[in-house]
Amino acid sequence: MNVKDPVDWHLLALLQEDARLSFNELSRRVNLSAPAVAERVRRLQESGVISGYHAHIDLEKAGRSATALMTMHCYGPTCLLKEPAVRTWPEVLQLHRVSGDSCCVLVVSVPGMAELEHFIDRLAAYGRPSTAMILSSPVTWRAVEPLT
Amino acid sequence: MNVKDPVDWHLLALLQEDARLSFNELSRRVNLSAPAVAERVRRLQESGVISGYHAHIDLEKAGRSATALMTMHCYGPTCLLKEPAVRTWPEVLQLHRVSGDSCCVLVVSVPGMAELEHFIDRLAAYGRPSTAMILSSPVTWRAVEPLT
DNA sequence: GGTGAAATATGTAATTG
DNA sequence: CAATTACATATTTCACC
Repeated sequence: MNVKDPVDWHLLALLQEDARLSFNELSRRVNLSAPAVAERVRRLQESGVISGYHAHIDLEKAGRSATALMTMHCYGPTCLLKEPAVRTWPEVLQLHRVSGDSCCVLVVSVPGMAELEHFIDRLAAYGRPSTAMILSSPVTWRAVEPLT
Repeated sequence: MNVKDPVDWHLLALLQEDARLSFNELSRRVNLSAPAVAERVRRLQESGVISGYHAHIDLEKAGRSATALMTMHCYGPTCLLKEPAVRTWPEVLQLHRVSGDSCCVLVVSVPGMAELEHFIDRLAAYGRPSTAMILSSPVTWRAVEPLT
């Protein structure tokens, strides 16, 4: 399998919690030598279990005061999912294609309501957007762990 | 402000892209000395602009084959947002309180449909859950950058 | 913000259980 | 064959300009 044993899961937990831990520090916490840890982490990266290491930014403090969940009901021929440029739009923090009534859901973050209004206009070219403001996020992110 | 100048934004871009870059490497890329970079990054952390550094995990490869967007319509007195334990449920990767018709939206990740069914039953104690499967995610995460 | 020296951390190769 | 030890290189962290 991709994640071999409990030590791998322990390393994944530690790196999800703090991606900047040194191999030395990791080695102390899992009771292995640094080279052994480096080798395990290298394998977890190669196999794609670890897809990357990212600093997370506080949206408010970075000047993004309005964040919204936007659900698209697309008109087939102009579907937003057929627009490759979406991936490059800096306002789009997430884009998920979903089953059911709607086409896809976006997490969009902008400085304020004026910019959100402009963004809604931009989406309207692809279909009918429906916006729900995110008021607060009790969980913005959670570490993936083995489920009992 | 929290982010002082273009060099801070450059550092944020680099650390969002790869949180494990050394101060030395960062210093080379922004043309500053390593101690100057370490000091700037320390300030960005202290002020809360950088909220953390996290390894991202591929859900499929970690044994989570079913991920869903669940929208809750809660019955007031038993609202899910009043349940502090939600934050500890390992299936809940995100939880957002939203404006509009519904109460909150969860991103939930489980090994398969059987576990999703059980999770829906768990949520039903708080209100009426509505589930949309995530079929694919063209954007799972995006770096925050200054908007023009 | 830069420099330089001491303390840590990393990468690699040879070696062991 | 994955983990350890040993050692050369690179990075971090001070004190000070």
